[in-house]
Amino acid sequence: MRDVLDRIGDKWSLLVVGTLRAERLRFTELQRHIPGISQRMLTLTLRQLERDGLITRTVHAEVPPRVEYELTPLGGTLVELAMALADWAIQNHPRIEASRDAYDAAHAR
Amino acid sequence: MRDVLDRIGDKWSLLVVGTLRAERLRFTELQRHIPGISQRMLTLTLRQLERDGLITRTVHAEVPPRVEYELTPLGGTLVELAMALADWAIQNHPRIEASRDAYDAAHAR
DNA sequence: CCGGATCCCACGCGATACTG
DNA sequence: CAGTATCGCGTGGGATCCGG
Repeated sequence: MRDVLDRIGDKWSLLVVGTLRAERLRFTELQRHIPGISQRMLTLTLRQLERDGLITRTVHAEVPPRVEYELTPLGGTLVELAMALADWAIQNHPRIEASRDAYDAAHAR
Repeated sequence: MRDVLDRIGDKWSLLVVGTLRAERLRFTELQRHIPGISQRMLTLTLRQLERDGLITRTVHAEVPPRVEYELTPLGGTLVELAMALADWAIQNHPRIEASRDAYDAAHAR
């Protein structure tokens, strides 16, 4: 459980698998789809996900080189869960915001 | 989404709400149920969860003081999602482990 | 185009000590 | 019992430069 949380709980992993949900993408395309991610973090995140068997990395022997990433079936199942989480987040975000405001108002001193 | 991930992705929050899933508990009881958590982190985590409206904190005016924490309905819905995630983790952990071993073996140099 | 290697700092978190 | 206060470090991650 900790293992899985460490994977999906970090700053970028979910964003990456979410982006790969629909389409197979190249490194630079991923970078464009995920604003704010640095080259370094994209590389590291992709390596982790590949190591865990959630995505595959295919290098095409061409010049210039082309590397494509796509979800594995295992990664696909995780994405579905993530989407459920996203739904929950969207549905309940207003409630959470309201609760925070109330809390902050009550504890303002 | 980031908001929610920050909440459940941190080191202790899920452990705390998971522990509160079945029963209302006091501070010290929580501490006993979650090995390794420090007083400080338990306090901070509880404050965050309370602020977000996922748990409630009730102080009983007694000596010695008694403070009890329990899940709100909102917190309950989150726990259900978390349990789905836990199921996924348990089911797929062997696969992930295997993938890691294979990856490490292939990249050992 | 797709990264690897370094440098560096903010901050998450643990350890410890103190209090109403 | 249920916290708060303070210190110190480990490390996640951004910026930057280099290389096949």
